[in-house]
Amino acid sequence: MIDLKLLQKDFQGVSTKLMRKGVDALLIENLKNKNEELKLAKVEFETLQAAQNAMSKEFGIYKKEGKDISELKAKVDANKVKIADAIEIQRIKQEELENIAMAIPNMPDDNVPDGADENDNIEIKKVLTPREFAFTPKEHWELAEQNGWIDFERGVKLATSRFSVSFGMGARLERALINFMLDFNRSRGFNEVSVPALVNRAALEGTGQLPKFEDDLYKIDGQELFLIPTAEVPVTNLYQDEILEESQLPMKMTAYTSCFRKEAGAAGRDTRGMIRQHQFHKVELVSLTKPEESDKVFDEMVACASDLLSALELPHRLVTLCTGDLGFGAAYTVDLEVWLPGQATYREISSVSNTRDFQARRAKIRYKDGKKNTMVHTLNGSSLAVGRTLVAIMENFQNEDGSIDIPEVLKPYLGM
RNA sequence: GGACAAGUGGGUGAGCGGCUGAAACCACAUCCCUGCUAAGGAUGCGUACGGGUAACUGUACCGAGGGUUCGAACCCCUCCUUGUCCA
Repeated sequence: MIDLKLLQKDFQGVSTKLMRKGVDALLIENLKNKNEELKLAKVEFETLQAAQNAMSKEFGIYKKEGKDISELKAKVDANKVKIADAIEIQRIKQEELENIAMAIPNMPDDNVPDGADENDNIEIKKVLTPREFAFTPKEHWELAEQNGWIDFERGVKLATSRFSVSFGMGARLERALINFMLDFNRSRGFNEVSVPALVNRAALEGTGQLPKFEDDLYKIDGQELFLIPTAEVPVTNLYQDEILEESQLPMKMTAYTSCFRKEAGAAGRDTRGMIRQHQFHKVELVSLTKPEESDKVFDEMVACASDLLSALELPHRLVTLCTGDLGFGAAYTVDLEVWLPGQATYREISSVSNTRDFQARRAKIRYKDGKKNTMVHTLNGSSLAVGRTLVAIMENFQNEDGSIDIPEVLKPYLGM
């Protein structure tokens, strides 16, 4: 959630930033007004309540001294009616404010480039040069089927479209990748955690998936539980509503989970292969930091993901997302895109974001900054999406006869 | 699945429906005392939101949500969690 105090203090500055992300100026104006109205409603209620409390106290004294209480009781009863009204007004204002505030995205950092969509993202650098093929490289689904690694039809049979099944070396490679990534992240100081794949509404509100993006989540019928779309949700919310000690920061964590997404807005995109699946494996990085440390930790996370790709000998590039492509909660995002020779293009394989205190404010994650409590900064990034990594390995390590070599670093994980 | 019990501040743990935002102890912080290895004393020590330059002050919070009452940590209801016993 955006900082309402900051909005009051620097309305111009905040709205300028939000408008860069396409938020309607009227909505921001509305939010400011609602916030002021809520404050007035609160003062009204608190004044009445203070009078009520004072009278109640008197009541006790009257009774003890045996005085007549009928007059006082009449006053108190009359005040009670007013309080009930004031509470109702306050409740409505609060609800209206939240409805607006929770749906407003984070402010982009000043150095985020303006732009409409991914075409306006700016490349930072390329890492490793794509190899030259003496033949026409195949796309991954062809290779996957030819080698018997992935079965797309049976996934559909078991569930529905956008599900697949891995067999043999395909399945083993997935497992090897997961272990390799977790070990690699641990060597970079990320503590491994294992978390639930189902979370409640509060967790999803904390990280910003709710209330706005419910359509993209799988919900358990009859319960307020959702399948996680990314480990970012459970891991970030681990410390929801807590006040951390300064010595605990920065807290760097890594987790492997399955992720589940309805891909509601992606009809027709990437329908072939395993680029866009309803269920996929991902190893995630999440950090909680002091505000002044978050940029440094951000760089560490980007480096961690990039070095992982380099260790797997996968050519990739880093791009800065423009305002139009930036996610709901992110203030700054760097995507890592891996080279896919079959499509002759770079495709997203990891995304590292700094949400500043946007999620922390929603999830109430604070730390003791000397005497006072300060919101932490939360950061998240895919270590790498496992399925897409497998795709990248297939396409980059393919031979003319369709066989696929194994990256050196994975061999120990496969008993080779 | 059934029966019972409990959920209070960083921890342990009191708490008659009003004088309890909450005793006491521990931990912690600052100060004082002491020169000898560890102890004594003083004070302070929750969170959120609001008002005030500030000292300070208002409201809410004793698992969560409702209810009774002028007034609830304390009474009633529902739920959640934990523990013990039974199956």
